[in-house]
Amino acid sequence: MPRAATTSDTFNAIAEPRRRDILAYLAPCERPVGDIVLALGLAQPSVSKHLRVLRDVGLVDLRRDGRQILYRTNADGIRPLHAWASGFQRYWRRQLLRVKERAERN
Amino acid sequence: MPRAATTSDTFNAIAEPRRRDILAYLAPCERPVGDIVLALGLAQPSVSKHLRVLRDVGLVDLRRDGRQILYRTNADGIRPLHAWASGFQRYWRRQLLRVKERAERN
DNA sequence: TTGACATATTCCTGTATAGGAATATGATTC
DNA sequence: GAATCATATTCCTATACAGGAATATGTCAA
Repeated sequence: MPRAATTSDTFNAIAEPRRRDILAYLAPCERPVGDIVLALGLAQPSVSKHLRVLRDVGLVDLRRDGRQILYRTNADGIRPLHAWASGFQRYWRRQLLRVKERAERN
Repeated sequence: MPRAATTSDTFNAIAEPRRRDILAYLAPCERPVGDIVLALGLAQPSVSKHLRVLRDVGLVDLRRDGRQILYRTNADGIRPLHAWASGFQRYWRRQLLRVKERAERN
C-alpha cells in the first residue's frame, strides 16, 4: 500500500510544503487565488489543486466575490493538529525535567 | 513530482497514521520494538521501517539493551511541529474574536 | 452575445512510497 | 561455534500523488 490519501487526512494535507506555505500566506487574512499565485510564484493550476486538498480536509474556507474566489484559513481545521502536537508536551516537560535533574546531580 | 520524501521532512513522517500511533505509544516511556509490534498489531518489519523513518527525521531516539533496542520519543524533534501549529493560534484567536463579536452584535 | 478575466478540472507521467515475504545482522546462551 | 532471540534490511508491487499542459467552468463588461 502507498501512502494515505491527502484528501482524507489533515496530516497528509500539511505534509506538502507548498500547502503549508499557502496556509501561512492565508493566515493573516483572506486572499484571492491570484494573490497566492503571485506571492508564492506557483502555477495557477497547482495552487488551485492545493487549495482543493486544503478545502477537502477543512483547513481552508472560501467565498466568492465577483470573479474572484477568496480563501481563508479555518481555525477549526487546524486545531486538531495543534492538539495532537500539544499532547506530547507533558511528556516533553518530563523529559526536560529528567535532563535537568541529571545535570544537577553531576 | 510526487510527494516529498518522508525521510527529509518531519511533516511527511507524521503523515503516516501508523507512525503517529507509534509516537503516541512511545510517548509515556521507552519501549523495545517487540512491544510496539504487540501493542499495535503490526508486522515486525513494518514497525522497524516506520521507526527508521521516525529516527531519520529525529522524532525518536534509540538505545541498545542487550538483544533489544529501546526506542523513545525525542522532544526536540516534535517541538517544530508544535511550534508550526502554534503559529496559527493568534490568528485563531482573532477569528474566534470575530465570531464572538458578530454574535454579540445580533 | 462576445470577449476577457479568474479559477477549476482533466489527462498524463515520473516518483516515493507502505506492506508483504524473505533474508540479513547482531547479541545472547549453551 | 551452533542455535536462538530481537531487530533491520532488502526486493517486489500496487498506488497516490505533484507538476505541467491543455481545457473547462464561471463571472463580468461592452
